Amino acid sequence: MNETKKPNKQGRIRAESELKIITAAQEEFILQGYGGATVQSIADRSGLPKANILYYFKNKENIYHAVLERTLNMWDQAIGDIDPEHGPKVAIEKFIAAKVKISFEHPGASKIYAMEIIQGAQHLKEFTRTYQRQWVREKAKLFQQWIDNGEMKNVDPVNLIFLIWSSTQHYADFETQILQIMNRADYEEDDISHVTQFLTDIILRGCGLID
Amino acid sequence: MNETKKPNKQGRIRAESELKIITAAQEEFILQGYGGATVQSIADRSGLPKANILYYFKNKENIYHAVLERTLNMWDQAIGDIDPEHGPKVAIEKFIAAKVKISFEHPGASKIYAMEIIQGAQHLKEFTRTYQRQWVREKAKLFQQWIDNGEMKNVDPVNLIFLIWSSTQHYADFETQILQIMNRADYEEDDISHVTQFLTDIILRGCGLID
DNA sequence: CGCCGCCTTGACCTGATGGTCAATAAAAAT
DNA sequence: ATTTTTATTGACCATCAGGTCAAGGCGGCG
Repeated sequence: MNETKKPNKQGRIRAESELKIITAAQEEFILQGYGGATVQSIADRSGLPKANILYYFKNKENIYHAVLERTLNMWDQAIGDIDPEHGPKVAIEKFIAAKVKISFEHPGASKIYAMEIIQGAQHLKEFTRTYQRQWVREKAKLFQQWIDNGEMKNVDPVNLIFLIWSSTQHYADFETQILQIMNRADYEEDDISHVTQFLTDIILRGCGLID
Repeated sequence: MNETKKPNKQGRIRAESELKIITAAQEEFILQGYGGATVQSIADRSGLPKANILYYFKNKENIYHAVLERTLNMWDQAIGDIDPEHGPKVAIEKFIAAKVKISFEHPGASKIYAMEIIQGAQHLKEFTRTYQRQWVREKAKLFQQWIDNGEMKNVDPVNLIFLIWSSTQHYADFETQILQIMNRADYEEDDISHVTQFLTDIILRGCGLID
């Protein structure tokens, strides 16, 4: 184990500053993109002088990496695993509910991730190629077993995962568009459950898991 | 009389150069984002000297506008309207098929659009607020009538539109991720029909339009 | 207190970037 | 053929971006 590596208590100023910076940076990267965001704009948004930013992070790309890493950690922690214990219906229900929840509660994370992927996943190639591919294959195999057992209709498992993925994240990534179309200023409490209900309903029925 | 009333009915040289530029710019904007793309990089990619780019487009933002406009035109033309003549089943089938087709055939358009929306639709606020809101309301009303007539299950029409929207576009925007997960280099011919089939199947069943 | 290592920050440097210009070539129009 | 309009392009410029630095502040520990 590494004993000297964790300056938890010692670096509380550092921890606080880094959090401020990463938070400001995320907003800036979303609004302006990686190339459009400037270290100065991140500094302004975080309330720290530019040189201070560069004291905590060697350079701009470093800040971006930190933002991405935080995003992936949050996701990993929030989604967890699909629980195979109670069959496909419960598994899909839980998965959809979890994903909708993060989309509404952490839209920024989803947006950063989406932009990164759209731009070719230059900083995440390794992640998608290894970790994520593994995850999808595993879950797809699970669905396939349920299909083989006659517990659900014969739908392509991989595309099913993509469907859940895309339809849930849409509410984060396209927030702006959705709000404008619905002529609203913000999402409300009810929206999470309403959307969860809607998607669960359609997808479960689509999989032949409810009449 | 010169009925070239429009000042933009210039020569074919202009048309060709503008096309080259817009094409190169789209790729550059996707890869680097608006802020990350440089006029020089667009010049290099299009094979024209930088000063020539600025001769055809007053400035960088102008190029971006042209790219966006071309994207919207393409979409408008390719999707057309949902045809209400033959009931909800055919309408949804056609809509899904059309959207999947563009996603696979013009992924760049979808990507540009997605990035713009994610970043807050700063250049498209007017478009989404008027044109698009109108479109969605109109189609939602149509679905509602079908629901009231008992021709389809009672699913929220607006969210249904979002679902079709997101699930189809996902194959364009997240191309990189999908290909990596499926361990492939490119999409193939069959993918369009396979995905269309999959989505149509699930969504129609989800709406109670097939068994 | 007094020391030491972390923090803070204004000033500074260098290269890149958006954009202009004027001079020249190529087309079009007459 | 001559004139007029459109294209092409290298050189140039002001600004701004990322990143460095060194001088000073601060906090905790003996």
